[in-house]
Amino acid sequence: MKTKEHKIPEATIKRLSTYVNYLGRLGTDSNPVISSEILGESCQVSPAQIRKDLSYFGEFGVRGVGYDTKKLEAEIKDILGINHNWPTTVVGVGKLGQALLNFDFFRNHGFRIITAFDSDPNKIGTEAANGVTIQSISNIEKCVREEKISIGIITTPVAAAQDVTDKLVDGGIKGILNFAPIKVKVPETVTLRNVSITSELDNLAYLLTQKKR
Amino acid sequence: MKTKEHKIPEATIKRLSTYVNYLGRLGTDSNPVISSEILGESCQVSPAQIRKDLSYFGEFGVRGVGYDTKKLEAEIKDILGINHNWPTTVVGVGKLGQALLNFDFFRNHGFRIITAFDSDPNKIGTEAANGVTIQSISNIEKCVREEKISIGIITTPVAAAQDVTDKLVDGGIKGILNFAPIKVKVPETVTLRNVSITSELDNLAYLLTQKKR
DNA sequence: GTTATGCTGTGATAGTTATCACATTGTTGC
DNA sequence: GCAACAATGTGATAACTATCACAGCATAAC
Repeated sequence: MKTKEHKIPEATIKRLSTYVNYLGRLGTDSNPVISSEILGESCQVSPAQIRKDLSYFGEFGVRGVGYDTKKLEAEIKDILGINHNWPTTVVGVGKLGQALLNFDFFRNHGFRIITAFDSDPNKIGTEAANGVTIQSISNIEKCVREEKISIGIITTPVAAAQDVTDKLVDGGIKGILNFAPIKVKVPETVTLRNVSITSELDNLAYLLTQKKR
Repeated sequence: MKTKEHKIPEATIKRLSTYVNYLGRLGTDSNPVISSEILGESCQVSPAQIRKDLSYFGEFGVRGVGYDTKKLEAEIKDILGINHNWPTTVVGVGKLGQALLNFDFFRNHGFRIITAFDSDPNKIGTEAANGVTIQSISNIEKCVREEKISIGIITTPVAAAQDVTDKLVDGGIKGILNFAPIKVKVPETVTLRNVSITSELDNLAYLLTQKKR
């Protein structure tokens, strides 16, 4: 992979994620090769867009032929870095936290959940769905440091989100995926992504309202 | 609200959602008025961006003063259409589905969940967390039509997503929020939004990988 | 070997979105 | 009533992103 020095649009990264997802399913033995046109149909992206997205990172296809399905999948995984194995923790073991603890694809996307935290005394000490023991929020900093946890996933209520973030940061966390509908603050050294389900809801509401007029 | 005939950027809608979220919390009695600068600090958006976003829909502030906090909140809610009360269903009552059934903010964002569907015989007939009875997937079309359900939220596995989508569409659904990591196909008359948690994971993985280099 | 074919890779172009700078206008104090 | 002030609203500009059209290159056919 030869990464070029251009700045990559975030939309490109999002689409690469889609491509790799479909490549995993399309890449049967009967489809060893795939063209940007066919992949584009599945992903609902124009062929030119796919080629442009890939061109930021190098040349992966064969002109006149197309892309080796399995090889392209591996290349994109390499670009995205989902072949890593980051020690991960989930903070907030409500329904959403439990859902995430159960998601198989965490493992397939480079994350290994090794601990979970909650503030509810009834939950602390019990085992979460995938065999991980739930610990007290007050242990976060110590545990993150000792277990060298890289990624924190926040699924607490809004009120706790910033406090929990600070504890993760103090422990030396590298990245945070925040599901609480608040923009938590982190130092520049920490990578942060906010996932806002409420904003998706609002967006849908907006689109529907528009259509009615 | 005077809607102008420009096309509104999707990013603007996403930010409006953030604004309304913060306005609800910032708008105490001691803060009856707020400036774009102060709101921008909380939302981590530039003041100019906020004013531009609002200008697509009209004039809501007072020059030299700022915005009436409560009034602006109401105006944005009106723009987004989150003051409606759409009958909503959740299809797929796994952990994620349960998490969504429990989310308070559904109600606060214009959605009223009145039914839930699942294919698991052990779940059918039982009551989901918020008092909604879980029905069989095979009832979707009939139920959507009879109960005049407007919104479908899909939290099934990938394999079932398109089938369930078709059933919702046949029943006359108006909008779909899809959490399955596949781009389901719907006719143009149906409004669709895909929420891809996997793509958020991939994006975080990418950012972390970049930082390491 | 030569030509025809087909799909990639990419520079140029068009379109979209964010930023900037300032004109505008309501408010306050005298 | 007038001047000074403060924060909005917006046209102009810059930055970014997607689309297009075709050159480039590997393959296949003859």
